Amino acid sequence: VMILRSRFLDARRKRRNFSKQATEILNEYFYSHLSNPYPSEEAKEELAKKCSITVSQVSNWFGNKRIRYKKNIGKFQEEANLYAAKTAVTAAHAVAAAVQNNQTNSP
Amino acid sequence: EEPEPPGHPEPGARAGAAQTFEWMRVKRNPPKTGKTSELGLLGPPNAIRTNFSTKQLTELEKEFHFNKYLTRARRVEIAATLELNETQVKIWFQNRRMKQKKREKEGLAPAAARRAAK
DNA sequence: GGCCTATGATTGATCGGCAA
DNA sequence: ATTGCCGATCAATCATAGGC
Repeated sequence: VMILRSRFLDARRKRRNFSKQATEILNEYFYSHLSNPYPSEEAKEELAKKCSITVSQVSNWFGNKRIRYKKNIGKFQEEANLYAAKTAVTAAHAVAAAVQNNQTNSP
Repeated sequence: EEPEPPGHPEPGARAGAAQTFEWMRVKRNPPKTGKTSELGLLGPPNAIRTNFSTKQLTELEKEFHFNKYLTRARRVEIAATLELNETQVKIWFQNRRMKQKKREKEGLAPAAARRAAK
């Protein structure tokens, strides 16, 4: 049994969870793109840099997230609302800033 | 950077509740690798993920080091030896090449990461 | 320590696109 | 028209981390 499992040192064994902060960034992206949570290669690189993880890890994260999310949407409802509200506030600020900027320099 | 036309507000969707987008409905067709060799031709075609034995993986790995790409002849030979169909051998090599590429990439990333380390 | 859920990684196989 | 490869993804599973 052990022999079968000792598949030449599966990297899986020394797994470490991502930082709380990294998970925050990934979730923010995921829920703010819930209609199409498929980051481009460039977006993955950017996320990887912000999260201090590799692009492959970003891909793994999204792959797992998508599958697990659709497997049980209900279980993620709370989390979804949490991030939806968070991004909504961010968007509101952005709009407010835009309006402000618009009034300042009106052609 | 924000295509949202095909919005599908499910009939039962409520305010605050997330919609069910297309990607959530995607279903993959079951594997057809099972082959109908074992059973004459009745019963559900094996639609299960194959678990390669250590022996098979060892042989495939050995062959991969010899050649990253297979010729038709070699593929037939290996498939017969390992009791796998040609498609499985073909796919294994395809996945193995991708894995190799991924490792090379990850192997060089750290070097550049240190330089660009913030 | 045992047990259960959460989560990152691995991998056989599929999907769409492209080339020979 | 058929077939292989690539790149991305899926889906099931593995093995550990974390919580009780």
